[in-house]
Amino acid sequence: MLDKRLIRDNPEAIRRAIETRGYTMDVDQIIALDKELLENLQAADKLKHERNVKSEEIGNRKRAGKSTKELHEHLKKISLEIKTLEAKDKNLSEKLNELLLLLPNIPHESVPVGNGPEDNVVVRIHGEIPEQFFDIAPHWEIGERIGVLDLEAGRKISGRGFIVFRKEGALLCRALVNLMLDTHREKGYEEVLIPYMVNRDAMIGTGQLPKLSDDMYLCEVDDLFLIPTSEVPITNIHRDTFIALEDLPLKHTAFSPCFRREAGSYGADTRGLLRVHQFDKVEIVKIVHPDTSYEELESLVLDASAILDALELPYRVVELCTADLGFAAAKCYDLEVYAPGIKKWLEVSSCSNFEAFQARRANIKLKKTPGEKHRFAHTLNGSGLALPRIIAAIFEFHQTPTGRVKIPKRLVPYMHGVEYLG
RNA sequence: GGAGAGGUGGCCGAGUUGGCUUAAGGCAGCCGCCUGCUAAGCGGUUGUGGGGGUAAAACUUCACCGGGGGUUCGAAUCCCCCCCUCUCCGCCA
Repeated sequence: MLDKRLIRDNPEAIRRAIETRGYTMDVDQIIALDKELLENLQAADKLKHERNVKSEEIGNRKRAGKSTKELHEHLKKISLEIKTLEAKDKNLSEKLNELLLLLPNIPHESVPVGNGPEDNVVVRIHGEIPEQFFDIAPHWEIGERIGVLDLEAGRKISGRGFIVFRKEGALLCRALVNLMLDTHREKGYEEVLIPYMVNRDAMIGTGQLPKLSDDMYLCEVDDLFLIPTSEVPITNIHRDTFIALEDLPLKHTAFSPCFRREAGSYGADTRGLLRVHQFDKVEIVKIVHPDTSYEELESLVLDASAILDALELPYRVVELCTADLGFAAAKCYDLEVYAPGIKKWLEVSSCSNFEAFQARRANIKLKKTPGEKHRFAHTLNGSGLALPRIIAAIFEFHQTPTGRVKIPKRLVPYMHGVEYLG
């Protein structure tokens, strides 16, 4: 959510920001509503003031034993007027709030302006992509051949987009999660274990609702959503709180499964592990002081990419352009790992700075010292990392000419000594 | 699912015969004094959000005691509905 005052004072900047994101939203309607609401509010405030003053007078007169009759009648009329104005206020506020919740964040000034993924900027590439001497099978082929991946079972049990890992494949998932959590913990992230179902307030807090409700699984009888990312529960730990400056930055890491309906993406990447409805992910979240959030974003990217280094996978850091930016993000870097079998860069992490966008929705404030105004914290998060695509990359990039998969050194202890799959 | 208790400011916690209670008291925070030893004492100060006002303040005003309705000139206090938390019982892991 954006600051209402920013919209009021800077409508042109908001219009431009929305446009560069490729959104169409009626900013004028918001501004008009806001203005009407304000005028209504002022009228109501005036009457309420009168009511307060005169009601007090009634109290005084009563104690003094004087008549209050004509005041009663006058105030009754005023109260009625107030009721009318309040009804109008409620109506307008609801409308305005609905619109405000649908307004995306404003891109940071450093974000490249663009029209789509093609305008994203590759910031840097780590590692080398060697010349291929042999045909590398796509990950689903090798996974099923060596018996660690059972896509057919997943389809049978739940449907397309659900995966069964078997044997060392299942072990690999567990190993990856442990490696990731341990690595982040060493860097000062507090490990947390969070609910996988959350309520509406939590979803609104981090920006998934109301806009993206179709992308999520809803358990209707309880009105609970399956989390699309652990960002939601983690960030919402701090919803409606004041954070002391000396406690900043707050850093959390958590493992969780993530559930995504991904409506509207039919047809794209339907094979293998690339686009699934349920996947495991380790997330890192930071809640920081507004003055340092962009430095914190850079270090968050490093923390996430440390995992890719550990897994000996080549990757690139991509800065998203305005049109490709997520709804709540002000700036975002994607980490993309190279999968030579399908010859694609796979997004395995999105590292975003949301500035105060989520904090304003979730009411996460910093404790102030007397005299100064409250400020909202800045929130950041990134995957560190998402498993299926990482596994796809491992299967393909660490594939040997004999069709086996070499386990990266750092992972071997977590694999109970298993050095090769297959 | 059944029975009971309760939801008040950053935290704890008073206040329910309706009217100087935005809300005592404590803690914490801040400022100052005192004190010479990681502490204590004393005095002052500090809720949140919005509007108006100002260069910024000062100032002024409205709202807020889980949420939503209602009664009333006036509600933290009375009435109705909903939500949540806790305790006990049941059921399940």
